Amino acid sequence: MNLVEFYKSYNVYGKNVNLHSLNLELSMLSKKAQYAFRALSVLAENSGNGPLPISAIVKEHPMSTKFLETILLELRRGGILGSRKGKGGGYYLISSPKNISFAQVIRILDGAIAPMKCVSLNFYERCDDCDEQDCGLHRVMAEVRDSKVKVLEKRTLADLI
Amino acid sequence: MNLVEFYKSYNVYGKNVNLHSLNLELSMLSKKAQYAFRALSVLAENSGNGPLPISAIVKEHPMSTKFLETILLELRRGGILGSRKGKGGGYYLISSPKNISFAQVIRILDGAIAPMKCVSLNFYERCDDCDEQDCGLHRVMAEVRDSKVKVLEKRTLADLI
DNA sequence: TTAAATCCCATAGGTTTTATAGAGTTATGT
DNA sequence: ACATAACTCTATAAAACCTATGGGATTTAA
Repeated sequence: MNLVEFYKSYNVYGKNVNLHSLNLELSMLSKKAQYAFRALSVLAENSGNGPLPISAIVKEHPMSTKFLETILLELRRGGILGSRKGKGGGYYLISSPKNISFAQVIRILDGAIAPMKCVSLNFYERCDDCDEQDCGLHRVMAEVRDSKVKVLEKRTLADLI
Repeated sequence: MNLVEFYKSYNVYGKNVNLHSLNLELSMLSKKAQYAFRALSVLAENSGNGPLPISAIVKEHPMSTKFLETILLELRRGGILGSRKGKGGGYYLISSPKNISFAQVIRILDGAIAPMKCVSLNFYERCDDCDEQDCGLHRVMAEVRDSKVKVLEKRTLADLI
């Protein structure tokens, strides 16, 4: 019995199983970022062939057109996509897929990669609960941040193809 | 200028700065887990000296007593804490601090360590958007999972002292 | 019996994520 | 010049989730 089953079995005799006490969503990639990577993989495959309209991306990976629109807009503002308006327009990668890291994409859409802001490189905020100099939690979380960043900086959109 | 400042400066000419478009909270440790580690560090220091009441923990690290109560309850259900009711009662670690990993704590309170359920070891759920066999996103996210798990399984409550 | 402490249930309040709608703007091809 | 395709922007709704609190029940020690 894994942890999920444990939780699901627990409290079954009670009123409601209350699945959301699992907090399964935290520490996960958002749907936004997941959709983004689906879209970016299409754009990466098309890289160099001019702009691709949203409709073409949705045809490849079914999802809400409007939602994807806002995502691509964020990515454009974030500096990894370019766009062209009008007939024959669409979105395209500004640089080669191998020069766009997962870290860049995630930081634009989900924010910090670090598990706590007080150990974040790009989204740092001071911690109120300790002095940060001699805090075991900080040390471990900084270690987690490093391990995540190491992978996410290394991997690029080229790995999606 | 870091990313936060970039976002804060962006759209300033617009209506509202809309800070929540930063999504800063995602992929972070929950407050619950952060409080838990504060409490567990106290319990770890007290390890072997019998149960410690919530009031004693709160005295060391100020936080909502009621909220901490629900957290410690979860940790007890999760199998890393024991408790004794009544006068002189309280909570205590079931095993030695060096035998309780960060991963255990996080899985009980926040759920999956993996960034997507479809690459989770303990909270797996099938992915609807691809076949998982030949998916670049899966490969990278599994790599992220491994790097996080490696740190979080190695580090224990003993590292908090 | 009383005080101290955990245990359990229910839920409120606020924030964030996810998603949609619609009007507006720009560029293109003909 | 014109129609059209496509992006741009704002506002907002709905759902999910996190955080926190309150009240009562139960247990234990003195």
